[in-house]
Amino acid sequence: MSNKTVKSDLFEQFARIGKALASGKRLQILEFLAQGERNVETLAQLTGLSIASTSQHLQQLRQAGLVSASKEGLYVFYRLAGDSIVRLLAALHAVGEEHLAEVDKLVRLYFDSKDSLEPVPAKELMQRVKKGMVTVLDVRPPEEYAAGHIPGAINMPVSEIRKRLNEIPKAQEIVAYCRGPYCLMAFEAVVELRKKGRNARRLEDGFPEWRSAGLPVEIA
Amino acid sequence: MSNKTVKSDLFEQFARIGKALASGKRLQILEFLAQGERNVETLAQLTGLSIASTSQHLQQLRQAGLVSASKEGLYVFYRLAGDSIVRLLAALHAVGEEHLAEVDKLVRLYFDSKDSLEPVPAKELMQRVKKGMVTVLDVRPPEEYAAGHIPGAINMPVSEIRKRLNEIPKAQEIVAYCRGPYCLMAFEAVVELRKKGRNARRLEDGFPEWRSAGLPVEIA
DNA sequence: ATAGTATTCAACATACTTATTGAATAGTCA
DNA sequence: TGACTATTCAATAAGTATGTTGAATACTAT
Repeated sequence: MSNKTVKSDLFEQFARIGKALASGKRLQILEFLAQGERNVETLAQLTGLSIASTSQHLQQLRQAGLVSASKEGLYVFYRLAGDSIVRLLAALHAVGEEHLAEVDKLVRLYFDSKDSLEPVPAKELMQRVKKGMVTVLDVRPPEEYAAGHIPGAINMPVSEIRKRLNEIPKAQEIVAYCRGPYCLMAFEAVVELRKKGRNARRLEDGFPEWRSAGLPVEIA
Repeated sequence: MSNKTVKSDLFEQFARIGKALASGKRLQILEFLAQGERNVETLAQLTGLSIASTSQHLQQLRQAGLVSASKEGLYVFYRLAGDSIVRLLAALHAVGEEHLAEVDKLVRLYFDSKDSLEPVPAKELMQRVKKGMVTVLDVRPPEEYAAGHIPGAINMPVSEIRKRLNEIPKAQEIVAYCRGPYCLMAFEAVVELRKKGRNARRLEDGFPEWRSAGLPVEIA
């Protein structure tokens, strides 16, 4: 095999991953899987696709090495295949927000009120946590919470907010955070909480940035 | 517009970037652009595509915000639209090498000899640089070299190796590096140099890792 | 075993992608 | 200005992706 052919093949293999990222529905699926593992039916409901269609998308994602699956009881649970996937998605978001004017417009529409675009800076949050003025919500999956989180934060993935709303004090402002400035989960949490009449904002950056800024971390 | 629709649209916008990454040819183009700016004809030759086809791919990449263009003299020069693109490509490579068995096989085929898979660790390079036992080659674009490089390294993008071979001492071993473990340019340089009968290897990691390990950096 | 169910497979229609060729454009340089 | 040329546009043919429906698997749990 000539070098040239091998090289093209190599790029074709990388393109398989690109192809997996080339559909809005699949990106939605990946975003939901970033919040925790899910079975096919749940994903179908969340994305509004038929079950068969969802299954096909999941096959593609699996062939591209982005998700892995395992059967537990009746259900096949899918999850992201590794941390590098999260990094890839973050890089995609970063590029999108930086370069696509459309994305910027949509983000503004989706998270429309002005203050959601004025997120809480880490320093401000730090001060208000000390004074007990704020409830901090960690909306990442439990495993990531367990590996380290902002002191006093309550772990509550977006999917659980509805049922566990009573665990959050009503009087105080809520600040939600997740993996970083390009992680959408904190945005969704804020939207959800506001629907319920709560006063919620999001942390400007996510936990990785908090940690690397040398701010205190609790490990549970 | 309902939130659900806006959200789907948002993912569709991100998917535009995914689509741009969904073709091996476009990834090749991006890889060449990572080495420096190029005009359409050059890219057509490098990828083996027709000029019109190359132009169309470039339009797609431009619409996805991955490349930008400017006219200089007779030619339109294309380049990557920002550093975030390099990070995205690196993330893609990382996922590929981690999860696609195919990629691993191809990498082994392409860089087939055993020692190219045993790259030089940073510490080893450091010691040998001090003793003057090795020629270090920085194969990144000149701008990145100017912003900081390994002390004593010669800047020589892959495309220039052929003409500038005489600048590299024949007796010594050569160690090439670029942006990181998933940057292909150093691999290509090694292949090129070996074709010419030189004794070449690549640095295990790239410059960002060298810098963040606190090793000495020269700024030109 | 057997009934039941989550998931996958198969087949189809529709809609997008890719690469090619040849024509159109726009801008340079003499 | 006017010839020249790099690039883009348009049209086409072949190939690939998507989402639907309904049938086939495979595995659970009584």
